[in-house]
Amino acid sequence: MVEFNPEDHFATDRLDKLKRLQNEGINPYPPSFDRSCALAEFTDRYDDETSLSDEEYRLAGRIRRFNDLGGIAFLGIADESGGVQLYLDDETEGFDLLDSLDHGDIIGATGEPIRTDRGELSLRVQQLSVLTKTLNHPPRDELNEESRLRNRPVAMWEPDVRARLETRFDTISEIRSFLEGRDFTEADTTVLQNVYGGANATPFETFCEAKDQTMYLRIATELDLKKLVVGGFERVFEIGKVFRNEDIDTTHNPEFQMLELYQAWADYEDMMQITEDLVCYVVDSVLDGSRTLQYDGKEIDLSRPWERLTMTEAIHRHGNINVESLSDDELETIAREHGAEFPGGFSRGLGIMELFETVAEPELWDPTFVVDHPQETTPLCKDHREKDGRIERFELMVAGAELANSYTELNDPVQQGEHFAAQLERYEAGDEEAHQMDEGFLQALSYGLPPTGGLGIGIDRLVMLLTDSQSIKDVLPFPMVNSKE
RNA sequence: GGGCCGGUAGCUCAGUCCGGCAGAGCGUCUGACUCUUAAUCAGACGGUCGAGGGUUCAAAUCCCUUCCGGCCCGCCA
Repeated sequence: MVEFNPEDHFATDRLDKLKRLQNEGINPYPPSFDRSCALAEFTDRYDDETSLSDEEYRLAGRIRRFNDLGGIAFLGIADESGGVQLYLDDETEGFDLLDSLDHGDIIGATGEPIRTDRGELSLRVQQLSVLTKTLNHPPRDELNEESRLRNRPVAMWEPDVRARLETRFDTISEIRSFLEGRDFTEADTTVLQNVYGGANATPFETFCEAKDQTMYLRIATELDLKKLVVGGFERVFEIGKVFRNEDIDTTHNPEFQMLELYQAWADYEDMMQITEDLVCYVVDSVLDGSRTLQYDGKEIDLSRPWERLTMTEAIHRHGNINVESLSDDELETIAREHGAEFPGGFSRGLGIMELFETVAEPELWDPTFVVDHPQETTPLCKDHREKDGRIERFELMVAGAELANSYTELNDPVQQGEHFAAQLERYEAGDEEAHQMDEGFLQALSYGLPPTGGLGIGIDRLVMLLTDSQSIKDVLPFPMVNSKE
């Protein structure tokens, strides 16, 4: 028999008040309350009126201010829309309830609009009722960092926490409306997978009892979405969580929100266009038409068109290194001097990528398309139509970080198989993040993926830019925290 | 993975360097109060000092181990 002891979980002074209510035959958690309108609707209607109606209102909200003067009392209640002051006196039915109410409790009040002697619009309460008795004290002061992360429902009462989450939810909604306006179909694909792919990352493992087999949480939505394109859905996107079993820090959460879209009959040039259009659309919608962002004390200029640099140009500009003139050995030496490691073995292309990430990436502040990566940087992208050893890939860099990643999708099944084999070799050589061999995906490609452009955007990163947040935790409703005993 | 900072009342935090009765503000509780703006006045209560071990006559304070959070570096997106 497991006993539940309320005293171990809740504030004793509030439990006493809860009991007092129950002893008086009052249900502290009634099933419903038929309010006549949101609080803002009440204030909007009467704020500028000199004469008030005698219309009856039923208002509800959380107690945020509690001034009990003895014979009369003023309560400030709030809901999502705003706040209203309640005026109570000895004519109020339920006036005695005040003895059992606290800050944070949710109450309902029936009455009519009045102005107090100080001129403040209020509801003169004829009847007061408890809607939800709360059992812990709401914080009086701003929460500290740890409480803000652990006690999310209460943290959301703080305006800045609330504002960032609103921007997050708006952003996701605006992305949808943008893509639906361009005839994209929203898809949802598998989260639990036998084979993980679409990115180079360490997966979360789980176990499927029914199949008696290890499964993985997806690290990307890419492969399933391309299968949908093979299946005839020519413009698809998915906004969904992906999972990577890597470190937690200011820019990484193990589960994060990713947009991926695929468009048949398009290439990476088209994807650059759609990326600019989409990001600017979201910024316009969420930030009311602003063309600049303030981030980390500096300004980000979103003026179009955004600059394009090849990866080697970026290295030359910001590191003053001409990689084309270096031998493989010289390149490896310089890359290692910059801290690069090559767990599955060095190759020229990986050396260039590593050098880019250390010398150029942090310097790219205003939106910049870095294009034409070395082939070794991903197995899923088509070879460049002109440049030997390069692929038709771009990454959008903003504020020194990657915001988007895009390819002209590789649709040659034989070449795809060769790339997977090369990845398998790297895996066996010690690169734990190398891509897996995916027979199902190869089979899909064998039935013909039309020429297709694909794009991935990290939504959390985008929201960080929009809200001037330096930590991903600030833009997550429920950032990952370790459990306490 | 490495370094630095932090964890003390319901909340926000002093106190730790230099060991000596466990502190403040707000909240809570009791009382007063018929126009307040978490009001005002009087009084009271409130603690496993993150956890465990050690040193000491004596530990929030010093030492060791460990958990949790934050920041920086490394790695990844």
